[in-house]
Amino acid sequence: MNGALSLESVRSGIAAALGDASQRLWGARLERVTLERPPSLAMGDLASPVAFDLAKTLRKAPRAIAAELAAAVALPEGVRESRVEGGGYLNFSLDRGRFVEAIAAGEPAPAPDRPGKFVVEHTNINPNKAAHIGHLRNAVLGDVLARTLTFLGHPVEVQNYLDDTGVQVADVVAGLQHLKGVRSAEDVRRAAAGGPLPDGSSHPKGLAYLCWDVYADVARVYEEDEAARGWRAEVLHAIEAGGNETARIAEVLSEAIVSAHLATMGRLGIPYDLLPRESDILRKHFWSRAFELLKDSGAVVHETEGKHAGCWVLRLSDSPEFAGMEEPDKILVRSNGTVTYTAKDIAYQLWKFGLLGIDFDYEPFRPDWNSGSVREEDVAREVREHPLWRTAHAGGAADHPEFGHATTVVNVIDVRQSYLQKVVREGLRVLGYPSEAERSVHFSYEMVALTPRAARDLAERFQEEYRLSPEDEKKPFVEMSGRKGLGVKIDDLVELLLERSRREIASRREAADDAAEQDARAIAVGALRYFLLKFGKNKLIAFDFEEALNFEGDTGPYLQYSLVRADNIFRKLAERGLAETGVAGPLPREGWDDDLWALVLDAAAIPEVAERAVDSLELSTVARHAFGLAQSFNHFYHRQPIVSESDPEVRARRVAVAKIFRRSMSRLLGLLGIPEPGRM
RNA sequence: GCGCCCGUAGCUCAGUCCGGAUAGAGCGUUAGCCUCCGGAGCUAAAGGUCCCGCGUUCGAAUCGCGGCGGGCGCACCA
Repeated sequence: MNGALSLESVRSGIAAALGDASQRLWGARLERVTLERPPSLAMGDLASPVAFDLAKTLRKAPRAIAAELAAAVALPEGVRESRVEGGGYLNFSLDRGRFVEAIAAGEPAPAPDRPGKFVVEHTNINPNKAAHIGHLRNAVLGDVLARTLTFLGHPVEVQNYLDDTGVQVADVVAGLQHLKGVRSAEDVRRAAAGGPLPDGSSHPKGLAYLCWDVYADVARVYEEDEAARGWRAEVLHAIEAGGNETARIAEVLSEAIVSAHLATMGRLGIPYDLLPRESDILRKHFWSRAFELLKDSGAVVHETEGKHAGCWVLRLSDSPEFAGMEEPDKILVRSNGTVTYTAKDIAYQLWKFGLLGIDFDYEPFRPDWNSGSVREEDVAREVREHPLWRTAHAGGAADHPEFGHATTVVNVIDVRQSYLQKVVREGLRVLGYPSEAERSVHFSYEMVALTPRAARDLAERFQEEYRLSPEDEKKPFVEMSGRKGLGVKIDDLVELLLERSRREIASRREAADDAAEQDARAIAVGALRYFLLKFGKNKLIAFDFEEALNFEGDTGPYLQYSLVRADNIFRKLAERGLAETGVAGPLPREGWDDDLWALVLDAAAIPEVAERAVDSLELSTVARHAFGLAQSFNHFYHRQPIVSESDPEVRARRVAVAKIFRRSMSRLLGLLGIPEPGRM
């Protein structure tokens, strides 16, 4: 019934055939047929431990059961033989020739389209200072998820939510006004364009870097000067009231820093479809609408006594997920009438599903790519050309695409926000949207922290001054903190990687031309993205410069190098007039040894790897698979020369495999967002 | 106190969802490999109480219970 030969079709074919055989022999139904990869190719391509399961009910030795099954099973198309291995494994070997032919004919297709639009929200950096590598882990995970979902045939919309009216922006505005002599929005605009602030201060890497320091300064002043602590509330009130210079300063500031963030992410190949702004959620009164819905549902009540007197709270005590909590109710509206972040998040989540009944206005947005330390030509072209929209304060474009209306919403946020994400889910449930609550996914991952050594390196490498407290020094790692000004800024790390990759390239080619510079960028980006993807999501990354700057072994450049090597072969073949090798005639049916076959199997597994990665939200498996494929290729490369091979049939097999590898690695790098250098 | 995550080679990590074959990589160490598709590579060696204990099982790094060590949550902050 399956047309094309693929790993998927073979797997389901074997499962069905085993079920059949077991039914016929013993009348035994098989609950679940798992097929694993045997430890070595010599043992076969797929292994079933089904005989072990049957051993108990049939009261026979596993090996005997496996032998009977092997004799009885009808081999599906593409499977050459079955045999007993080990203590009772039933192993299957595929018809290598037929398989290579099928894979060579076209890319293994992912499973047929699963319907349903995904909204993936990621990045969400407060627009008040430069971004650090913790922010980047978030963005890269979100980006790779979006790429993989797209590969699997899902419509995907990527949103980057901007909290342009929050306390973090307010703190920097206060700092600019009180510590840096800023009087007008024009002062900020000049600084954003590269000029100094009124007090004469500036930063060679732009306003976002300058504000990194301002933010840390403000935090320090708050600690030392009690009077200063009122600044934040004043600024927040001014922003909320609008129509004053402070509000304009906040707007100019956040917009400039958003541009810097987008340029930084753009350099790493990360695009967005929509930038929803907190200020527009306020303007459109999303919360009022959500509040009505919540009050109508009865899940939100006004407390008149107790310690929450005067607040509107979401009752969670009845929900099993929150059982056992000391204080399971969540305040949504404070006794002073202001709204908590969680409340706004519920409203926003409702909008993402199209359940709120009101919508934003939208306008196209073109960031200033040259803000900060990134130049427009550093930004990946796909990102520059990607249509980008933001919510509009007023009016907006009439012909905007439809945003929101998701079937599934994935919020990429680190593990520390798990509790809040659970509350948001619960909010949807009590409103009568259990299926939307079910499809509100929190993509949780661990944070990026610094080893004490990395923290000390920071001081040396960037002449930044801060010292770790004695207790921090004793810890295995230190959390990054904007408030303390402690963190590895993304653009700084990219610069270090660029220096390193330029040095490597300079040592192995003659000219430092445009192509060399482009390749250096590709390598720097590849190294960084891979570094953030290779760890499991629940693993805390204790950042270390030496490890992050490594280009050898389990790294992005290793993958890129394998690809470039394949290209070198094809170039050499073309030079020798052998480019058409293997294209004309049919491929040989026999002679596909293990070196060749390992690569073909890895290539064929890509769709299932992608699917598993998305289902489990464990994207490191894609990175890992790419690494394994590169290893297989390098092994093959050293043992099986192509250009110098004189036997045409042998050469044809090798070329066919190299081509399959080239296409597969390219696909995997595409999923990981790792660029392909021309030369290395 | 309650909840979640982590603990596997000197170091950084896969493998744990769904129990199965000699527990795998990378880095580092040691010893090899460029008249041959560029060595950011390859080959090999050394290196393991899979945190501890009990249990379930024909079989446990993997499942259950109890500990130990580390991290993060449990706001009228975001």
